[in-house]
Amino acid sequence: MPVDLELSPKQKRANGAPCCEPVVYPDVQREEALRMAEVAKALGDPIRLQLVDVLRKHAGKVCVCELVPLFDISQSTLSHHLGKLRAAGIVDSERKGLWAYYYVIPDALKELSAWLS
Amino acid sequence: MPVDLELSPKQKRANGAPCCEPVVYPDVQREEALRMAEVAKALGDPIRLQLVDVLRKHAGKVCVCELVPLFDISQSTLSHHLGKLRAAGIVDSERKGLWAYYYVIPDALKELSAWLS
DNA sequence: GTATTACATCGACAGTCGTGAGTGTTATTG
DNA sequence: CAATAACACTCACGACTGTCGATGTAATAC
Repeated sequence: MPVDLELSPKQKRANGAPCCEPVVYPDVQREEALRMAEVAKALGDPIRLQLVDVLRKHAGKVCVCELVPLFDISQSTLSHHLGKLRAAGIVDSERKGLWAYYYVIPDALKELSAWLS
Repeated sequence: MPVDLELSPKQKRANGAPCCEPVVYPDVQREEALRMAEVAKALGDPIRLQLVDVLRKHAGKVCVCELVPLFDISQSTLSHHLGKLRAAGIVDSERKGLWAYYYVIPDALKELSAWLS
C-alpha cells in the first residue's frame, strides 16, 4: 500500500520558528479547481451519475417520463436532479410539446476527464 | 447548443394508461455508480481537488504542515478534508514521527476516469 | 521530568443536500 | 370549454457539509 518515501530526515522546528515552508504547489489553479469541483460535485450522487450515463448514450432521445421509472425516486426529485446537472453546466434540455428532452453538453466533462487521466 | 433530435412523434397517453415504458437503461449499474459517485463527491470541493492534485505529483514527499499554508483554511479544516479523501478511498497516509505523509492510492481514480473518457 | 511541535478529533455553527407531497404551468385531448 | 398529461417549482423535513476554535494525543527537544 505505501508508496516510495524518500524523505529528508526532518527535525522539529525551533520554538516560535515558522513552520516548514511549502516547497510544492498545486498545478491546478483556484479557478480551474472551482470549475472542476463543481462538475465533480454534480456527479457526486449515484442517481445523477447514472442519469448522465443514460443521457450520454441516448442524447435527446429520452423524455423525462421515461427516466422516472428507471430510478426509485419521485418525479419531483428526478426533476431536481436534472436541475442540478443543468446548473452545473453538464446538461441542457429542450422542450417538445409536453415532453422535455435532456442531453449532455458536449465537452462539459472534458476538463475534469483530462485532469483525472 | 441543442443536439440532433430524431424523435418519433409522441402522443399524449390515454387516460389512466401507464406512462411510456423506458426503452433505455443505464450501462452503469447501481453499485458501480455508488462507488464512482463517492469518489466524485470527495473531489467535489475545490480544496480537496487541489489537495489530490498536489499529492498525485508529490506522493509521500509532502507533510501536512507543508500543505496547510497552501490553502486559506485552518489546520483542523485541512485535516478534515484529508480525512474525507481517505474515507473515500482516494488517499492514505503514513506516520513518520511527528509528521504525516499522504499519498494518492494507485488506481483510486481509475474507474471514474475511465467512465468519464 | 516539562515544554512544544504535528496532527487528529470534538463541539458547535450556519448553510446546503436529497427527498417527497403538494401545487403551478403549459400543452394536448376530447 | 373541461379534463388530463408532462414537467417544474415551492415548501418542509432530517441529514450532512465546510468551517473554526478548543482540546486531545503522541513524539521530539530541552
